Amino acid sequence: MSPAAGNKAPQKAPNGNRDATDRALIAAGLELFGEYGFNGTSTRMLSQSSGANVSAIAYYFGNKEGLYKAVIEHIVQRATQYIGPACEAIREKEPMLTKLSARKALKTLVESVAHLFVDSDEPKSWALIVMREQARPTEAFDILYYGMMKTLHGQISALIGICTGLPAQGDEAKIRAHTFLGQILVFLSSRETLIRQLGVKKLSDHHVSLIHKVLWAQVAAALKVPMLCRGEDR
Amino acid sequence: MSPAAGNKAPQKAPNGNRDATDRALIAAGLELFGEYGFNGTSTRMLSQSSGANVSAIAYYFGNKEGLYKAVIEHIVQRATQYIGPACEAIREKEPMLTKLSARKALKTLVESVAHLFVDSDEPKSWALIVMREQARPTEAFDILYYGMMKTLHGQISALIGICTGLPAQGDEAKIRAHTFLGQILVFLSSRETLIRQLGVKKLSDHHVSLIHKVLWAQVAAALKVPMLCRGEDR
DNA sequence: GCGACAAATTCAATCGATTGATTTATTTTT
DNA sequence: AAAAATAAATCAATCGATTGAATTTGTCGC
Repeated sequence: MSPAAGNKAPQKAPNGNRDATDRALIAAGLELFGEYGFNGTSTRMLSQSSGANVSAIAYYFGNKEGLYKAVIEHIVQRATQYIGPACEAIREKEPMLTKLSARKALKTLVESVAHLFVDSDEPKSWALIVMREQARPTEAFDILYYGMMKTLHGQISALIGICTGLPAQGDEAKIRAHTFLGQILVFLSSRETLIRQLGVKKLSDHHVSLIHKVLWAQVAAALKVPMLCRGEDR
Repeated sequence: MSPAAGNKAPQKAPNGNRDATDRALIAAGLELFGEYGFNGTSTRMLSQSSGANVSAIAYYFGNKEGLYKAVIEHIVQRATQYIGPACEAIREKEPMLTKLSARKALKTLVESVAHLFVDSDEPKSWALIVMREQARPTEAFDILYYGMMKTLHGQISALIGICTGLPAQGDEAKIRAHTFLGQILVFLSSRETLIRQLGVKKLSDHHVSLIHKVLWAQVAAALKVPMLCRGEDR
């Protein structure tokens, strides 16, 4: 029986090659799905790039879509490595945050998200995958949403709430959090446009540090905007 | 000879159905490419959805990619209908803009872009297409970039320059313009996340008007941020 | 510690279905 | 009748998935 049949976890894994093969497939999937999209990536490409046989896809992940989901889970796991620490630090001391400390926590969070999406080259392969899921959510979107988006979005809303006096569960705090994320995400999702505008081939260190400065300066300025809603929402 | 052989524009359009067929194909392409992506859309789907025969794709557009480019051109044309007027108004009086009038012009521009990407449902089908081109630019990206992005981005940079004293052609003004666009675009590119956070199925009129308020309030606040760069760039 | 057996894994070969594109024939318009 | 446009049929190529055999690996009686 293939390990993909039972939900997870091989019973006794007599063969040590197990990890090596499915890791190679996930690595290939990350590369190829990111480069060519789901439909643009054939099982044969995945097989060749990973060195594994085509049937290994069905064997380990059920089918191509199963591998795709595994790749998404891997993305969530990697992203968590970047922003997880900042999120947990906030969750721990959230009840006793003051305006000032909340501001500081938000800065840390914004910087770690920016570090992931602006500095690092790693998520460049994620972009197409994540954007596709945003545009046409499949079952895999749940993995992305519950695995990272929801927590991140919620934390930012909470901090905005503390800093501005807005109800953290209200529409305005959520919308503001969305614009904060937008300012950062655009450097991943629309990087090609920025590159062309700047007339360079790649973002230099100088650009990256300037982006960080601009980001925090503008987020900080946005925090000073007084509440706009007329208190109708929760 | 097929009309797609010569680069464009039918010589004398002897058949009245000419326009109807290729328009139907573009409409179908807009729908299907937006829904399933380029690779996910087959020529047979396009044929069935448009009512045209499969061979009409080759006849009018050379091949599937030709139709895809025509769809992108259509997107640019539609977007220009939204934001073109605001852009031209600015270009006309750019030399004599004061800080105050530039601020007002920027507000108009931001609102027309937001009107397109937040209020309207039309660009929802564009999202996947545009995002894909951003992630992996093909030749078609040039159409998007030179047809709308470049002008829009440049105009915003120019207005930021006037409002803040930054050089409009400098890196910081361009980066700031990018974050402004990011705050708006995120409502298209990551709408699914926002929808889930708000706990609704669709953005209500109340949400839309609140988003507009938040957007302008934050952009206005960002304009007050003094220049950050140490004047090294152009 | 050995050899046999079973489970886990890999492999090449092949399935029917679908892909984009082309060809040939027919209809419509001028 | 000539040109333009549509329709139907068909092309080789490739798709995801499956097959059953071959190979590797761990387990267990002895």
